[in-house]
Amino acid sequence: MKLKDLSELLHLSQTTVSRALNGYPEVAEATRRRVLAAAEAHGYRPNMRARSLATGRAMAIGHVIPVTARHEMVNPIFADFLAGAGEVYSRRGYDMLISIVPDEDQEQAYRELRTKGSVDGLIVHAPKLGDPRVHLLTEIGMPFVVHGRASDAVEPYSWVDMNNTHAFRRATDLLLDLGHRRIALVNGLENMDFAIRRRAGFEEAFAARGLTPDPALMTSEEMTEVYGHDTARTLLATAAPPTAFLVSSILPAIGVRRAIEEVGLRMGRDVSVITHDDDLSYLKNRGDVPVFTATRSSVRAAGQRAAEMLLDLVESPGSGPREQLLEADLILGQSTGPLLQSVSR
Amino acid sequence: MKLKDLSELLHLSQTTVSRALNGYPEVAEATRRRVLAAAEAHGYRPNMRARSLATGRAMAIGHVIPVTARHEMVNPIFADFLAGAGEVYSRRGYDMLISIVPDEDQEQAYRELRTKGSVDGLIVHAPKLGDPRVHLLTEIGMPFVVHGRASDAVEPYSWVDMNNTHAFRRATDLLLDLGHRRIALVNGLENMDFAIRRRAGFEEAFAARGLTPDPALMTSEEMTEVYGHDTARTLLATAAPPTAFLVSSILPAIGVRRAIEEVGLRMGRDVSVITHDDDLSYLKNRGDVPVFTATRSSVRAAGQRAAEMLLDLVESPGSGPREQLLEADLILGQSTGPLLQSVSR
DNA sequence: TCGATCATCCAAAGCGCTTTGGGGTGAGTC
DNA sequence: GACTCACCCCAAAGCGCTTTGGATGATCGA
Repeated sequence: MKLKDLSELLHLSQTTVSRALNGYPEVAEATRRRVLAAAEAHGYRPNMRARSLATGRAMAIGHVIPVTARHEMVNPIFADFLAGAGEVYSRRGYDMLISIVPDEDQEQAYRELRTKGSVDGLIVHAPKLGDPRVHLLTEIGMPFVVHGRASDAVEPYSWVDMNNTHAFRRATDLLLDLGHRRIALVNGLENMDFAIRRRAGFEEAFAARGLTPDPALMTSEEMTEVYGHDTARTLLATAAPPTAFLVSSILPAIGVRRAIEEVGLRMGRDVSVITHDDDLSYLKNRGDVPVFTATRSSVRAAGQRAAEMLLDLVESPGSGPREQLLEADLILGQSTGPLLQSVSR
Repeated sequence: MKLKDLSELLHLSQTTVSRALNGYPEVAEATRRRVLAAAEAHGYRPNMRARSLATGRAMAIGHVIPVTARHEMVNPIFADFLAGAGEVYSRRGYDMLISIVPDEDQEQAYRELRTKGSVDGLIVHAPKLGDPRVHLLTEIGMPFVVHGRASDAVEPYSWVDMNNTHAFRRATDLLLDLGHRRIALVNGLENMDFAIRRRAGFEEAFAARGLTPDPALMTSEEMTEVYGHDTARTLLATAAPPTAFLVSSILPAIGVRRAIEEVGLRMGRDVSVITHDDDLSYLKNRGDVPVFTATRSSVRAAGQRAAEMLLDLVESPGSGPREQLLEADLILGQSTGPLLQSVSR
């Protein structure tokens, strides 16, 4: 069933049917109702490709996922972000287009999305320090929202981010308050903007007390469970092991816990752990008293906010860059406790 | 830069330029080279919407993600599957379209994808018992591949699945060989096809030895970490606790481990655990001796295979349904050991 | 009563591409 | 020298929709 069929069936022109369907005022109410009823009855759906071609709007938002040897965006955190964004898209009638692209082809991929006309806007994931994408996308005039921030961008741009610095400052303060001084920072890849900010918050808390963190206790890697485990295992075996860990995600935090237990210590008593908790659907850190003390900020909510912002931008172009900073809660769980004198040296 | 511009620039007709670009034979080699060079130089990319409209092919594959109150497909396993499929799509020039749809609107959503013409084919996720989608999609004539199987479908259909029954049969056999009899099955939702098969394998192994598993030890839920933990915690507190757990995914397995350790037991000595391991990028169960003894089958590989199969189907229609059954490896890790007489009763 | 205004509707021109159905041109054939 | 026959190339007709620029009456004010 196409527009032509429907219009012939109704003895109306395609113009009128189209207008009736799309809510234009130039059509009598009675006619509109007739058209709507007929469309419903015959299950008419406009062909999106044709409509897109005519309107110039794709009704789709793109997410391009860079894949490098070291870093793979397709992680559980990303999945939850997508879930949040996807809800918003479908509610507002947009599709979600995902392209998985090798890192080196990225600029190419973005340009193609523009000229191929398959999307109306983009979400930029995992911004790095010196990320060229902000410049690239403003240059080619593609609406976009960054999940996170590209600190050193010169152009203004829209973003949704969590207050990483503040969250990690608070978490570090808590550990320091509990008496810990040898605190390990198990961070994400430090070419990522969020990791840099988290480290900044960490160092800020130390500096505010006239202390400096031990660089040997700061690590930076892709945030897998194995990374958390191996790092903790290594650090705990040193002559001067940390008495607390501040971990960048719940996945490595699980690894850290595993390592702690392997060496016969108890998390929350012998070793304290605070993690950032993205509130992932499948890895909830909840309960009366959550397992982990954590800075919590739902990445799913961030996905929703970013999607809404982007659609607003797409639908009212030139409405200037927007920004949204989400604060994280600091949730007390079972994984933190005061420094044990017997364990400290 | 559009086709018209390019053709005027080259003093050729749009026809010839289009043919040269798309590798049709009716154009002289020299001309083709000229066209290709000019296209490259001016960064010409055909507008996909226009091309789609003309060819009737969307060059996109859809994944519709049902969202219910209980079950959310956007889980880490799904993310890895997407990663695998996405690689294949981009290699073969397809886009990946994701729609997140409330369960009750699903039929609607599938029909729309067809008439809106936004995709050339679909991957069907999480098939349930009595899943109506196989019928629906064959009826509306949309190519599709099921990830898993819809056991009770009447029409033939294409699928990629892991041999769930066999894998769980083998895992159960191992536990039985080690002397365990009180084995808990921490399964996924049992309206899902895969969960039914896994349970079948589990029961089969018991039956082959003239035994029957204790129904009280079989649970079925969405496969989260919390589910694994709570289930294990509950079961371990009963008068006749299990001495081994067979778990359907690494996420609940992590929860089971947490519960075991909370009650002061040691996994692999006091309580054995085997999990199914989808070989998730961010939750690797690797190492010289992996933490978990596991049935391992990469869901990412499954995503690749499903995508390849679907594209083949799309590109050569009527080439009949295809099937692929992937076998899982049984990997020995640290989480299994012989039944301790002191623990058994 | 007559032009002006409004409310409805329509024909046709795109949107940017592919593809059908020829149409020249020069080499090869008898 | 006339006739095929490849070989290249082109004009134009779609693909299914939106949108421009009227056309047609009906209504209205003076």
